[in-house]
Amino acid sequence: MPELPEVETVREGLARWVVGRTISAVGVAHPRAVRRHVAGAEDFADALLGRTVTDALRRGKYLWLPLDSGDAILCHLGMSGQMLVQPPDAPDEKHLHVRIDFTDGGEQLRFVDQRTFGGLSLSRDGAELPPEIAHIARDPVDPGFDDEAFVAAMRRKKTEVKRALLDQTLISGIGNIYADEALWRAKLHGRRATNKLTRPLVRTLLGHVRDVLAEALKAGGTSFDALYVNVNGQSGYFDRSLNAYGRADEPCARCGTPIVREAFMNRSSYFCPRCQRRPAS
DNA sequence: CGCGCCTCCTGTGTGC
DNA sequence: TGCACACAGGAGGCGC
Repeated sequence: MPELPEVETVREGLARWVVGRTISAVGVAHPRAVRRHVAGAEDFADALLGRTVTDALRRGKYLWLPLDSGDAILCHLGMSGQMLVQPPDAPDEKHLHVRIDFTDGGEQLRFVDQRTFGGLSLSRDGAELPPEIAHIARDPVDPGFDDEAFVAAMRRKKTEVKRALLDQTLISGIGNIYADEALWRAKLHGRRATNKLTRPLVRTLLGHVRDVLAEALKAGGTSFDALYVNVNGQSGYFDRSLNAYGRADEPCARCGTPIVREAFMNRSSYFCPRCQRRPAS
């Protein structure tokens, strides 16, 4: 599922294939894909027409394409969204929702999304940070990320550490997969209370978060099926390097104890019951 | 206001 | 064989 490494891989593809090109046509096939643009699909298309894409930027799991008008195309991939660069004569994908043509007549940009949790919208101020995502915290690979402020904020919270890692207003870019991986590396159970974690423990956890995100980015992200791909339709291969996520009943790479899967927040958590001791309670 | 639960959505896999 | 249901989960919204 697209978390920071996957979205960053897509951003890099957009920077390479889309930046500098001028939009000549916009087709919205599925209005749900632009539902966050309250003025509607037609207004969305009109604002893009004739504009040149000037950059490809990202914060956490959001990415946006600033335009020469000062607007930006804001994008969230949700669970299954894809930004694909495709030749104009390529057959329509089954869940093709938005198609963008360019004046050079070259590859189209296509937004494809099976589960429709993702979408595009138009931000009226995209040069710095779209106001729609001002509540999203900096992500841990952002040079402006403040480690000490994060450590303090984490320890102020009254919640469980995995919930905190998934809280995009505290630290962005982490989803269920990399939360489990970072917790496994830090030997912390996801249900540990944030306000009882020591400062060094939170710093160590943050280090593991950065490590796993960087390693996954190197591998082009994690793909379990064809739902996450880069702009050229290729899967990442970090799934081979996962130690906890999706590995229920397989031996822990550190101690051999079978990895446990349990329900958490209407989804699943995977952890080693020996390396990651569950807190008393 | 902070925290946590619910809901949106569709394809795949499983069990009866 | 076919149907019903669980599961995958990011994030906004709402209730407590």
